Amino acid sequence: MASKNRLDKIVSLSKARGFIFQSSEIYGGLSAVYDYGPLGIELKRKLNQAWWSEMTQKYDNIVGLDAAILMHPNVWKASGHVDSFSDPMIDDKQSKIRYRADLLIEEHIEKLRQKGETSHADEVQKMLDTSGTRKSLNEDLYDIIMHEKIKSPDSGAFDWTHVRQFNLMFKTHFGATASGGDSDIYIRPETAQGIFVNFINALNTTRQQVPFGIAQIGKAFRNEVVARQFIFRMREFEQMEMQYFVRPGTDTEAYQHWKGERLAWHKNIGIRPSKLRFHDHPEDKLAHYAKEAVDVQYEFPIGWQEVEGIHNRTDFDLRNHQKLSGKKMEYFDTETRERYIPYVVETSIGLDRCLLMVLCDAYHEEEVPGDKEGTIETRTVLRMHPKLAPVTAGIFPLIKKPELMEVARKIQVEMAEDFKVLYDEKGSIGKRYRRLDEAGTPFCITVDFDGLDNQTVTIRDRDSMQQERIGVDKVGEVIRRRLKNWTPDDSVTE
RNA sequence: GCGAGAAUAGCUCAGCUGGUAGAGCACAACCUUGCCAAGGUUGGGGUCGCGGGUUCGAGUCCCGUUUCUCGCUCCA
Repeated sequence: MASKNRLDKIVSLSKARGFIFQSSEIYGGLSAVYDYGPLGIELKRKLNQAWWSEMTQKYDNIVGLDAAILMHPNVWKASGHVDSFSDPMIDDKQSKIRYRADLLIEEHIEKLRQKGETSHADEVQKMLDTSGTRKSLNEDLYDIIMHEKIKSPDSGAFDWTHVRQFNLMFKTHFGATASGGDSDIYIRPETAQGIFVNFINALNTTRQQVPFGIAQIGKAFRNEVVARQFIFRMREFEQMEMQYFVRPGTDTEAYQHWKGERLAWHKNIGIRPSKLRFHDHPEDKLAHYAKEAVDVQYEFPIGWQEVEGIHNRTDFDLRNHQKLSGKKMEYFDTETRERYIPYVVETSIGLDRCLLMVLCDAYHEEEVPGDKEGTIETRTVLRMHPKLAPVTAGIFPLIKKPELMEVARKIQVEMAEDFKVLYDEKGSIGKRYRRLDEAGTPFCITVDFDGLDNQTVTIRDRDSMQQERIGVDKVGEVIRRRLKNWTPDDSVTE
């Protein structure tokens, strides 16, 4: 199957079955914003839960937190987002390639220095340093590029658009008046800062000792210049982040440890190991806060892409918050009798991306024998881990007869206490099976006439399509066992 | 944001050189049906993305706009 085609099919299925819709669809949609439908939200919540219980239950030195989306403006100054998330950009009209305006000027200055034109270079440097003080930042940068006749590095052309600000942070404001100025508030572009500003609070209230972690799940917002590829890159998205605080000097060791733990988690939620890999960030491409960084990548239909980032953030964030707020971010280590600002190892995963990964990994089209002898038809099935499946079990009467319906209803009510189940009596039994295959439902319980006599039902397996006859009183037990023992079939290709 | 293409029923599409909207699948109800998308009958659903223009008349031609797809940056 062509890979492009494959993502299209997953997008279609997502819409057709009620996993994911485009936001505000009736008004023509909103770019790079999506809504989760009835099946999508079940899957999302189960993924969310799988991460949360891993972090806050499996590790007893990680505590949870839910910080507000709106934060004090200084948070984003300290974090570096005001500076590095807001870039003045300029386009070469000839080559259509976009550049950072300030970096173009810096390169120009460097060239002047190499040519020995030191005083000229100093002059331009001064203009650059004072840009924003004459007209606006954008206009001042533009004026320098015009005045110095800086040419495009790729085409050599001198054919620029104006300098425009690409601020990746959304803004809103406090108070009922829609004026700008000092009341401007950013909508958080990452959840991590909510953890850093609560570091001391968590330390003081939980009796945790370094090393310990704080986990949080929440929405973040980025006004992406380019936001495409379905829910892979969205303007409103959900992050699951854990910041692990350690003694400086033990940070690399912790970083290595979390790399292993996180990869194991991806395998644990049923992703085929052959589709997962690490991708180290080269040192010269690290984000402004990171000392070491690695991505957990998944092989999407669009290629290998990042699902989760693991970063050694050093004491960058806590140190900057201490500086700007004047509040101590130090920890007194009773063991080593040292006082220090802890280093931070961060694991940061996009929940929406993770959900897309699950859908992509689960999506299969299989050739199965058709209704009539010798015919072949295609079965679309989502082979996701049963514990993530939006609906755990379908409960069906074989045909629409009162005596079968009554028993099936009874089982449904009983099962609903522990699982998300779906009762369906409409259409042929085969159609009901296939429909739930597309929803990723791992089990179908069917009540038939044979079972009425001896209190049994059949349980059909999504992956093998095999049925087994079990006692009515054993249904819950069998489902629970199968939920636990499931492993992905890594030999299955698309 | 800039450049190129696209937009007709829930989905996939047809609709000729302008003449008042169609198929298959899906959906709902009923009948039939003893295990893998069966059959029959009936039904619901579209101001052709939106706004404007040309024309006696626009799904069809022109302009704008929105959304999507593809390239150019960044990231979870």
